[in-house]
Order: sequence, then C-alpha cells, then structure tokens
Amino acid sequence: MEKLSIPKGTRDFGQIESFRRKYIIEKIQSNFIKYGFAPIETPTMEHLSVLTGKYGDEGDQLIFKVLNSGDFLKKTDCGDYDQGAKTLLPKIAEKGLRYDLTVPFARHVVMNRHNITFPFKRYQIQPVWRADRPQRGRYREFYQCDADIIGTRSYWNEIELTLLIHDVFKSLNFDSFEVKINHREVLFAMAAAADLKGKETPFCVALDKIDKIGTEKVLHEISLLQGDSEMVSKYLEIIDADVGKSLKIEKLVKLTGTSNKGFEELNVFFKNLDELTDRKFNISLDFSLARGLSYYTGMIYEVKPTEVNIGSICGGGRYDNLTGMFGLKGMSGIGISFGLDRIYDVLAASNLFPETAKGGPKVLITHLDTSAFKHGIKIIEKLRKAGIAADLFPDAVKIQKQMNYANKLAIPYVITIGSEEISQARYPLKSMSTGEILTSSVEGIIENLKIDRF
RNA sequence: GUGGUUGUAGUUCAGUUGGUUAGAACGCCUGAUUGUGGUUCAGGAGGUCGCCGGUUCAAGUCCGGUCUUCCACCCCA
Repeated sequence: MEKLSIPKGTRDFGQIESFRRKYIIEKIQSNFIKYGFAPIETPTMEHLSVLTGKYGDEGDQLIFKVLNSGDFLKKTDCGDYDQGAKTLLPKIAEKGLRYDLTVPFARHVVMNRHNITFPFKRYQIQPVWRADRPQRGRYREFYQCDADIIGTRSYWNEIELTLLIHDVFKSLNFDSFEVKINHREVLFAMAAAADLKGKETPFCVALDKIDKIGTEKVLHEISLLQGDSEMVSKYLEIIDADVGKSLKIEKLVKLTGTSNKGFEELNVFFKNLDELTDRKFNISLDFSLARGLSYYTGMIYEVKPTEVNIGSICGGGRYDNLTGMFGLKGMSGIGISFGLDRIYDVLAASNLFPETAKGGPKVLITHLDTSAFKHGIKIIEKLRKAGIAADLFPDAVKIQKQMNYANKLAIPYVITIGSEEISQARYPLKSMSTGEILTSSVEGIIENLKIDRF
C-alpha cells in the first residue's frame, strides 16, 4: 500500500496546534465583534464565473477547479481537446474553491442587496485555497480573517480599521510589527508623472520590491518600462527620506506637480489618527507599498512583522467599485484581511503563545480499585458542574500509569481516590509541577482549582 | 508556471569507491517499584531505505521517471 499522505501544501493540525489556532481566531473574532462587525459565511465552492477574471491571469491559474460530477466528458468532443485547456476547462468544470473571501463577499452583497442595510459591516473567518507552489508562510489551504465595511466613504473607516489592527495584535501580545500605509491614487500620480501612464501595474510591482531587491534593481526594472528614469530615482529618494509624513507628502506633491485626492486623504488620515488616539503605533507612510490585488482604489495598508521574515500578516484597503464586477455600481467600501496561518508562524517563532493555549483537562482523577473508580464518577460530576475541565482515567491500571498519563499530557493537577478517601470524603489534590499535596473536601478542591492555589 | 533541493525507525540524523543480517540518539513498550509521575538501571518492539522502472553477479548507494520537502523566481496571506 502507498504511504499515507495529504496533498501538497495542506497540513494536519495536532491538538496543541489546533488549540493555538483557536486562540488566535478567538482574539481576532472578539475584536471584530468589539468593532461592530457581524459574521457571515459563504460556501467553499463558487461558480467559476464568479471567481475568474477577478485576480488577474496569474490568479485564475491558481484557482482550484472542481470537476463536474458524473460523466464530466459528456459535453466535450475531440475538437475541444485539441483546442487545449482554455476551451476544455469550462466544459468539464463549472465550480472552483474560493480563492479569497473578498470576491465571495462582493457576490453576497450584490445578491442580497435588498436585504442588507448599509453601511454593512461583516467579518468572515474561513479557509481559502490557492494552487500555489508551497513555501515558507505559503500554503495551499489557509485561513483568512476578513472584516469589511461597505456602503460608506467615511474617512472614519480608515481610522477604525487601523485601530482594529492595533487592537488585534495587542490582544495577542505581539508588538514587533509595522503598519505601512499608501494610496493607490498617489501611485497613479507617480506613474503618470514619470511618463508611465498605462503601465501602472508593472510600475507598482517593481516599486513594491524595493525592500527585497534594493533601489538599484528597482530602478533598472522600471527603466525597462521606458519612463522618466530621473523622476523615478527622485521617487526612490523620497521613499528613503527620513522626514515626517506631511513633509514627505508635500515633497511628492511638488515633484509630481499634481495633488489629487490621494495625497489629501493621506494627510487627513494621519492628522486624524494623531488626534483621535493615544495608542502607540509603528505606522509609516510608504510610497513603495503597492499590494497586489487590483480592486483597491484608495488607501492601502499592510502589516509586516519586523523580526520574522514571512511577508505580510495582514493587509487591506479601500475599493470604490468592488461590487461593480457583479453589476452593482457606486458602492464604496474598505476591508482588511488577517492571515491566520502566518500570524501563527510569527507567534510560534516569537514564543508568544500563553501556557493556557494548550487545552486538555486541568485535573485528572486517578483511582486504586473499581469502587474508587465509581466514586470518581461522582466527584468528576461535581468538578465539571463547577466548570472545571476534568478527566477520569478510564481504565483500571496501576497508579503509576495513571500518573504518567497526567505527566505526559501536562495535566497540572491530579486527585487520587482510594478506600480511605471514600470513607473520609477528603481527597488529595496534587500539583504535578511542585509535587505538593493538599487534602480537602470536594468543595475545597473546587475552590483551590479555581484560584490555582498552588 | 520556471529553476534548484530533499526523502533511511515515531522524531532528528549516520550509512565509506555499489558488497553478507541497515545503525545511533531521543521517543515508545515491559520490569526493578501491589496508594502517587518526572531520575536511574535492565530488557524489548519498531525500517519492503518515498514510489515505479532501469543498469549490475550484487543497489539505501548509480541512472531515468514520479510524488514529496524546502528554497529562489512569478505572484501572494
């Protein structure tokens, strides 16, 4: 028989991993709720017509397609085969696994537009699938945690989501991250002023790589686009300049000779952020930040860990016409997406999971004979009613084995029951870390466990 | 999608220019130890060397394919 395995880029999560993932999800979710978002869920599969064409040609290739059920070759003939995959595909597959949560969300909004009250705030925490080649921090199945506000253009949305980013990472005790801000309109102005109109995308893609490949190579890559290289090298100077945000904006306005609403919105954003909150932020204005997804039209942001090299762990931005792809125009919105799997990797690398994020019982009841086991059932009922995660060792085996079980599972407390305990109704509560034993009534044990006395 | 890389016990890894019965450490199981775990000691189980094919008297070792791992591109959470 073949060796058992799981598909490339997918993973099993053991008990500790699962519990830790739940811990992160719980923190993100409670912050979403605190900020007034309510959940929705969408199906794992969407029609390919919903998914394709929304992520660019590259993206379309990375969508997992679902083969039609039954005889999927029924609608095809030899000619289709000769024409190649592009012709054949729509005839054998009409569904695909969702690639992100934003496009299904847009579809949901358009489908339910008459029942939705705008502005609509929803959050969504579900897995997505990409047929990418796996790498560090890059999986074929991974979770996104999205929060979007759609149907409003208020400057407050940008502020609110920024505060949300702060609060989420704060609640995870994680502070070595940097929030980067930019604006799509500013990028367009930069491209236009450098004679690169119509080549915005390759311009942005090249600019975005500045951290990775350095200014020299970025300059070279952009020079291949045949724009105004001198202008571009001045951009790079401003990007590197160690000056305040408003001055940076001012310099770029002067250089490009244009001042569209992007520049203005950035100014307003930073001014408001300073006025409205005393939260400590590592937040910067980075004119090289581009972000891949093409549907963004306004402010964009990205969160990168500063001490772990794993790419971005959170990103988002404003889009003016997300639902336009499904025929509903004039619906502005803004969204954010936390990458659960990468956040997990970063917290693991930084050793930031609390001891409590491991699950399992808090106390194990061990027993010396069958009557002790039966008595244990009564005790465990009381413990569980009191809300204590408790377990009763299920088999009649030597006490060493039972202790060993508690030890292996890192169960912090053990109660041992024998004939003496039954007759006196007092039980020894042992701390597995210190070895100390406290003997008391069941009520006393419950009290001790609730406050972690020792 | 392009280029490279990895695969031997549950885990981390040895394994010489192809040559008898493939090793270690840790982990696991049993006992020393019939009401209290972690230490120690003694013993034990566990591998068709990723899979398929080829070269050879002989393949864990060489060759081809395939899958997998990780990495660099592309792109991205």
